[in-house]
Amino acid sequence: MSGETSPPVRVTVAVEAPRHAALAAATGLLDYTSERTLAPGTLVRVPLGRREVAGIVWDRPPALAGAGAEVAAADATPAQAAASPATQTPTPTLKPVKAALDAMPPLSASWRALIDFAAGYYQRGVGELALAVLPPQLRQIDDTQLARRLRRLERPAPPAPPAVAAPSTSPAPPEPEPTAAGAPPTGAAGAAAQVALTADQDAALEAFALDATPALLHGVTGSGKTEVYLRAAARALQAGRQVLVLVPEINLTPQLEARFATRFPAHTLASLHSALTPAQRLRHWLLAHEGRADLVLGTRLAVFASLPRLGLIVVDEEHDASFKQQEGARYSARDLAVWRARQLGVPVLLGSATPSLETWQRVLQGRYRRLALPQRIGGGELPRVRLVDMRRLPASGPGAGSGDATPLAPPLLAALRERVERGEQSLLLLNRRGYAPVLHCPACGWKSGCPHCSAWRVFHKADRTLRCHHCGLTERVPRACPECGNLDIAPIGRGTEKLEEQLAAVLPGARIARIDADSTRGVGELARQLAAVHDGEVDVLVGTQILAKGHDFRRVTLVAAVNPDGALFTSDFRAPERLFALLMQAAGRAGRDAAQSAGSEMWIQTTSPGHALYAALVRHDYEAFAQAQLDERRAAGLPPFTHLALVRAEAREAAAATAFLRDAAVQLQALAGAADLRAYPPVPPALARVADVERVQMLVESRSRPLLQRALAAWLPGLVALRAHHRGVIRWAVDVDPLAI
DNA sequence: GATGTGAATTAT
DNA sequence: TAATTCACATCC
Repeated sequence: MSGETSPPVRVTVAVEAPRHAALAAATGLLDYTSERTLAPGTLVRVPLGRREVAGIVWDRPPALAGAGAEVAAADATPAQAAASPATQTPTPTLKPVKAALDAMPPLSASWRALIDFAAGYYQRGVGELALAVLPPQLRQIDDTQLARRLRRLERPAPPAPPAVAAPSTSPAPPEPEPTAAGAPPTGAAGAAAQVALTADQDAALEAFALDATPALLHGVTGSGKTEVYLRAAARALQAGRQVLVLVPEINLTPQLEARFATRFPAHTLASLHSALTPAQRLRHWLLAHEGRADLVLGTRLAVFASLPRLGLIVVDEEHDASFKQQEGARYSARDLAVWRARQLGVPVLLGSATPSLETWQRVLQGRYRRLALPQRIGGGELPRVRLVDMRRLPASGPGAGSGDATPLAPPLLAALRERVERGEQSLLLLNRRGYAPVLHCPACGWKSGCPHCSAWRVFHKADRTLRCHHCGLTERVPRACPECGNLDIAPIGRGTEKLEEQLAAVLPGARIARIDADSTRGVGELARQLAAVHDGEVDVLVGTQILAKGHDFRRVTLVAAVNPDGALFTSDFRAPERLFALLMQAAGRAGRDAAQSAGSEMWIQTTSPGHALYAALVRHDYEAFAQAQLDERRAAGLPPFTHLALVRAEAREAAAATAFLRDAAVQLQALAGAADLRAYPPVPPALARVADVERVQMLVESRSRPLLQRALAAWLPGLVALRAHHRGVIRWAVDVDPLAI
C-alpha cells in the first residue's frame, strides 16, 4: 500500500464485552481510530476504559436502521438505537487501536456473518461471542508470537500426549480397534482400505450428492453411518474443500478421529475440543483457519471454526443434547451448522439412529431429506428387547428400605449368569452415580440435603463422603444423625456404586467393573478402563450413560437398563425423547459383532411395561415413537410446533429474581406484536437453588420463530436497563430454544 | 464483565 | 483514624 501520511481512519471493533453491560447499544461494537486501514476480520488490541482488550475489526451492519425500526418498543427508557440512524458518534474523540495481529489472515466475511447471526439469534453481544469462540491464546499473544506459531505450523506436529491425536500427516495413525476377530467390513481394518458399500449406503451417498438440502442420515447403530461420512468427506476433499465433523462428546473424538486419519492419511486433520491444551487448541485452530487442515473434527465449539474452504459439514448423533451450549451464549451447534451450510451453499449431513424431533419434523415437512440405512452391516440383527415387569417381583424381605431389595429381577440375573459362563460381556446402565442418592434417618426423618442447594447430597461409599453433585460440597459421612443422634441412618435408593457391590454378591466369581464420572476422574482413565473391557478383563460392566454413547464393545451381548422409568414421569417434556434415544443407543451396544448379534438382548426393568415408549422400543420403531411424540407436542403446543425462549434470573433471594422477571413481562406486553407472544408466570426450575443462588425463569412462547426473534431483539435493551432497578439480581440471561423448561 | 470512584460502615 | 465493603458509573 501507499500513502503513509494519510490521516487516521475510523474502524469499528467488536470487543469482548457482554451484552448485559449495555455497552454501545449492547452489541459490543465500538469505534476507534487507526493509522492505516484495517481489513474487517483483523484481530486487534484496543483500549477499553483502563484496560486493553482483544477485539476484531468488524463492519457495522448497514441495514441496522431498517431492521431495527420494524419493532418499536413502547417503553421509552432505553435509548433506542433505531431512533435515528444518522446520530452516530456522540463521542468526539476516539481512541487509537493499540495493535493489529497482521501475521494471520483476517477472519472471513462468512465467518463474521455466522457470528453476527448467532449473536443476534441467541441475543448475545457480537464481540462477546466472537472472542469467546476463538482460542483463548489468540486473545493474549502479540503479532510476533503469532508469527512464530504460524511458522511452526510448517513443521509436523510435535509428538502429542497419547490421549489426543494431533493433526497428523503421519502415515501411522492409531489403530482404534482391539484385535477383534470377525470384525465387520466397516471396521478400520487396513490403512485407507476402501470397502464395498452396501446398497443402502450407496443409495444414501448418491442421493446426498444430488443437492445441498440438509440431509438426515437415519440409521441404526452398526448400519454404517460412519462409512457414509467418510465417503462424503472423500468427495469434498477431492474437490479441494475442507470438511467439518461435529461430535457430541470429547470422549468420542479420538475414535472418529482415528477412523478419519486412517482413511485419509494424506490429509491433515485438526481436532477442536476443550480437552486440548491451550497451545494445541491454538495450533489446531490456526491449521483450520489457514486452510492447512482439510479435516476438522470437534465438539460443539468447532462449529465456529474458521474454515476458508469449507465444503461439507457432518453432525454425528445430531439429536444429542451436548450440541446445545448450556452457559454463556446458549447456542445450538447443530442448528448453527445447518445455518452455516446453507449460507455457504454447502451440504450438511445430520446423522442419528434417533433423530431429534425438531429434525424429524423438518424431514416430515420436506425441508430436510431423509437418507435411510435401515439395516445393520453384515446382516447383524438388532438385539431382542425384553421388558421385565418389576411389579410382579417377589417381595424381597420386609422393611421400608427398598434400596436393599434385589436390584435385578431373577430372570435378568439368570441371563447375566449365563453370559458370564459363556464368556460374553454384559452392560448394566443405571443413571445415578454414587452409592445412594440420599441418606435418611428413620428416627427423626432427617435427610442428607445440601445446605446450599435444593438437592440431596449423595452418599459415596468408596471414600465415605456425602457429596453435592451441584455445588461440590463434600463432607465425611456423619456417624450418627446430625439432628437426633440416631446411629442407624440408612441410604435410600441405589447408585452405580451400590449396584456394583450388590452384583458382586449375587454373581460370585464374575469380574465386575464400574464406569462413571467418579471412576474415570483421572486423565486417560476412561480410555484405560475401556481398554480393559475390550481386552476381555471384565464380565459385567456397570455404569451411567457415559457407557451408552458410541463405544464399540464387540463382546457385549446383553445390555440392561436397571431403572429407567424415572424419565417417564418427569415434567420435562423432552424426557421421553431422551430416554428413547438413550435406550436405542444402549441397545446398539449389544451385538455389534454380527456373529453374536443373533443372541444379543436388551433388558428393561420397568413398572410400566405397557408404556408406549417401551412398546415402540421393543419393535425398534423410531418412527412410531416419533409420531406419537409429535402428536403430543402438537396437542400441548410444545416445540417443534411452538418456539420458546427462557428468561432466567438469579438472585440471593428468589423474590428479587421474580420481581425482575415480572417487570420484564410488563415490558414485553408493551412491545409491538406482544399479542402473538405468550409469557408465562416466573417459576423456579427443577433445581431452584445452587450454591445459595436462587434461580427463577420465565417462559416466552410464540407460534412464529421470526416473531419471537424480533420481539426478543426489541425487548433486550429494556431488560438491560431494567437490571439497574433490581439490584438483587446477580445474573440474568435469555436462553433461545431452551432444551429444558 | 472489569475497573475505579467516593461514601458508608466497621475494626483497632 | 485506618481499613473494608458496597453502590454506582463508565468503558468507543
